[in-house]
Amino acid sequence: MSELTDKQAQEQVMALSRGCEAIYTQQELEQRLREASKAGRALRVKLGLDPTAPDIHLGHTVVLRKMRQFQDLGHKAVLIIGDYTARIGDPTGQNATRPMLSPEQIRANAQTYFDQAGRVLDTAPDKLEVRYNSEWLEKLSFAELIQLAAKKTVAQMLQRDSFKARLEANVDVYLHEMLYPIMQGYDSVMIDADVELGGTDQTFNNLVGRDLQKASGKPQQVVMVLPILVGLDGVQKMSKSKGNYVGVTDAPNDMFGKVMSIPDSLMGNYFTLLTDLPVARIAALTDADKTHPRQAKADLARRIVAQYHGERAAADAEAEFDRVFAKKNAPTEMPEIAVSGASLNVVQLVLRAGFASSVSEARRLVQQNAVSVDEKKISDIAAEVTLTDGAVLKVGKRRFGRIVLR
RNA sequence: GGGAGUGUGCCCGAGUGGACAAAGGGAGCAGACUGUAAAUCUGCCGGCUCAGCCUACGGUGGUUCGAAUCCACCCGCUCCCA
Repeated sequence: MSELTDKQAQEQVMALSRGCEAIYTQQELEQRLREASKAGRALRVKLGLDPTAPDIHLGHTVVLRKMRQFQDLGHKAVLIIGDYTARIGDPTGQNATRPMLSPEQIRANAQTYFDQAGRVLDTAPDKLEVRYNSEWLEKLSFAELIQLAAKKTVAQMLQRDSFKARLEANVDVYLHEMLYPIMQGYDSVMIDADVELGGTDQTFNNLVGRDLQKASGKPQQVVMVLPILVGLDGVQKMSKSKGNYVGVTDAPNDMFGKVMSIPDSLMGNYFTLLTDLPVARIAALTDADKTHPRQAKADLARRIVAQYHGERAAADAEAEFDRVFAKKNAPTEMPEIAVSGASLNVVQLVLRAGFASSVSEARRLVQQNAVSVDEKKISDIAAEVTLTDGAVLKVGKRRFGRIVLR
C-alpha cells in the first residue's frame, strides 16, 4: 500500500462513512487510515459474532458489507467468535433461559456462519483472521476481572439504554450482564483492534472497548455504528423469527420476490445499505417523479440477487417474476404434487400439496376462492378434481404446484 | 420471611357462573383495487368424519344442572415490606 494523499484519505473516509449511523470519531478514522498507510500496515477491523445465530440474512450483511469495504481497501477483518460469552448466557437479558452451547455446537455454528458470511467477505487468509474469545477470557483471573471492572463506574454502565430502560421499567438487570460489555471490550484490547464495527445495539459495548484500550495504554479503536436493517414489513427489524427477512442463501426467485414486496418507503434505505450505488443515483431512483417506484424496486431486487447469485441468475429471476406476477403465468418450475387415481377432492388436493396445514385451512382457502386448477377457480369444497398429469394447482397468489400422476 | 397482585387463542388484551371457540387490536391468510408498494374495503383466522362434535382460558382436584369465571392446593411471573 502506498501512502495516502490527503485527497485519497478523505475520499476513503467519505466512502467508509456511507450508511453509518455514527462514527466515533470520523477524525480518528482518517488519522488511522493515514497512519496505517504510512506504516504500510493493514488496519485491524473487528467484528464480534454471536455464535448462536448462524443464519445470515440481509440485516447481517449491512455490517459485513462495511467490513468488506475495509478489506477491499487492504485492511484486515478480525472476526471474534464470542464462544466464551455464549457459554455463559445471554448478553441482552432477553431470553434468560438460553441453553448453553457446547464447544462442538459453537464450532458448527461458526462454520455455518463463515460459509454464509463468505458470500460477502473476502476469505483470503491475509484478509481475514478468526479468533475465539475463550482464548483469553478463559484465562482471565478473578483479580484481573476486578481490575477491568474497576475501569468503569456504575453510573457509566447505567448509561446504556437497555439497562436504563429496564431499570426504569422495574425489569431485572443482573450483575453479570454488566460484565458483558467489559468482556467484549477486553476482546478489543486483546486483538489490538483499530476499528470495531457493529449495529446500533452494540454501540455501548463497542465504546467500552475504547475505554478499556485507553486504560490499558493502547490506542483507542474507532467505533463505527451501522443501522439495524428494517425487515420486509417495513416496521420491525429484520429477523428470522419475525419471518421478515431475506436470507443470503435464499434462492434467486425468492430473493427477488421478497425484495419486490418491500414498502416503497424502504427502498432508499435498502439501496444505501445493501448496494454500492452512488448516493446521487439512489436519489434519482427513489424520486417517484424521476423513476417509477416499480422500476426502481426491480433495479434494487436485481442488484441484490446479483450479489449472491450473479447477474445471470438475477436477470432470470426478474424474468420469472414478470412471467408469474405481471403476466400471471405459471412459474417455469414448481414443486410436484404426487397423486394417484382418477380424481381427488379439492380440499384433499390442497392438503396433499402442502399448501394448507389443516383440513379446515384447506377448506377455507377453497371457500375463499383462492384455489384454481389450470386457471379454473374451484370454490366448492365438495368438488372432485379430475387428475391430469402436469395440471397446475394454484393457491392464493403465489403458491403453485404441478400435479404428477403416480 | 410477611403482604399484594397476576397467568386468556401467534402477540397484546377484554371477559368474573350459562347466549364463550371467548370482545377489541395487531400479525397472518384469502378476495377486490394495484406495481407481490402504500392506503382502503370485504371475508376468514383451534381441530375434526363440519347444520354436529372434540379440544382449549398456567396445573391438579373440587363446588355446580352448568366454570375462563367460585373454592383448595400447586407452579410461574411481578410489585411492596423485611
